[in-house]
Amino acid sequence: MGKIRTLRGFRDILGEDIEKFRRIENVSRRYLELLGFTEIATPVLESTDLFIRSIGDATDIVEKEMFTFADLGGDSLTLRPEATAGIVRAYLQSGMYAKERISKLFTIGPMFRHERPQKGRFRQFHQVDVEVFGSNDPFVDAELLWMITLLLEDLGVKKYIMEVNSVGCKLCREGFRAMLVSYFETRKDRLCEDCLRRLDRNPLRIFDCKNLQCIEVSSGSPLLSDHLCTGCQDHFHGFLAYMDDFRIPVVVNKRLVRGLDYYTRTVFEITSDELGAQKAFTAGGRYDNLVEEMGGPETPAIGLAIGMERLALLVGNGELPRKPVCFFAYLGEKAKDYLAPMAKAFIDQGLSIRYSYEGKSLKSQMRYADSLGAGFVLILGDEEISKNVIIVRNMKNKDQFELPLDPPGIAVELRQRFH
RNA sequence: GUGGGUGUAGCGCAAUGGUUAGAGCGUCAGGCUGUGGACCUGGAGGUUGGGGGUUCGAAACCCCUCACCCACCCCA
Repeated sequence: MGKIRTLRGFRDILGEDIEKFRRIENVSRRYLELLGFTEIATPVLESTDLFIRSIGDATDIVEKEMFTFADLGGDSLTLRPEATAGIVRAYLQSGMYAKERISKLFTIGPMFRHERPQKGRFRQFHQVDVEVFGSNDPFVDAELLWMITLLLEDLGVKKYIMEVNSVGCKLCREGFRAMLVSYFETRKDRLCEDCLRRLDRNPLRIFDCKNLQCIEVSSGSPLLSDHLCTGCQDHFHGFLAYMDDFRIPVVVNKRLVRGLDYYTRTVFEITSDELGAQKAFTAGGRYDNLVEEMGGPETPAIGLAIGMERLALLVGNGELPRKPVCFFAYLGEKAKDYLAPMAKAFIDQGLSIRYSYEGKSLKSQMRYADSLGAGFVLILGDEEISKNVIIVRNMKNKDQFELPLDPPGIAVELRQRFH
């Protein structure tokens, strides 16, 4: 086909989809603002270094999934594959860390990853991204998940599972990593190709493998949760206790790991069986070292991202009550001279008005009015003009009556009928 | 990057290798001059994704290519 289409993995969002997006956005904003979060919008395009440093140079995202290119000056630029890096940069760049103890931020917008598209996965996708800087208290972790439950409840999403785990801090993870490597080293022959690669890259990710044999091998492996340092253990138990205070059921999945390097301690994933293979529609976790690693002061933080495309798959179409629409049907050039005055008068009154541009037959205009769901049709032809009146037809009960041909007066009259 | 599936009208679909590729929905027009939905009639709308091959004859069979979907991978 010679027609120009959207790029692979990119799509137009329209109709029901955009309504759902707007609902997700509105509901998110409502709860975020109630809980003291403020909005931040960071650029979609950033220096490539930012993502390499924050996400980790050995991750798949950085290795092969970024939209990266050189700008005219030769600098390497990248379309953001996730939001946290940019927000951390902004947090530091604006000196926010020196202005307030706790920063609660959110952003809503597009992210880009050069992946093969499939159900719930696109090259441009949208996230509601939430970050809290400045506290390592596990209550924050619980508060974030609680907020998600509020939001999901409001959107009518009921079937989902919250899985949580702790991946420990830098210290306990290093020790555990060595233990894990030695465990798998002796069982190398039974791991799939991908897991062999993971073994020296990021052995924790072997837990994510869907290969049956790998699952079998890793089912006997030591678990990080059994080897957390005391601090991390306390933190995780504190988190679980607060979740209990909120009366939110969670599933502790000791094999839950994340693909980004910066996560520490609490990690979580919210999944639904109705989504296909990409079943996580919200995920995140703590990143207590990232701010410091990015050149800022020691600042514990936690964040999460809601995948809007995926959540939209779970949100029913909320039917918006259709506003009554007035339709102006005119017959002939003389009547069309009233189009501008009528339009102005109705918009002045805050009333929605529609009309055809070409005029055409009355039947045609009536059909059009009906297809738009018009509550009233105003009919104006030579006869009415000579009598200085306009016909108002109520489309529901087919009543018709006349009003004086005075656009502002007509608009006021109809406005009263709507209230 | 790797596999599998699917590409026919705006949309969702039909058509044993055999006339001029069809119907539905939508759209436009008409149904005694200016009145909507239902109903009736008619019109417009196709390079059968694209290219090549086999054949007397291809939407169909073969090859290549592109796109979309699903899965691997990865992740929201």
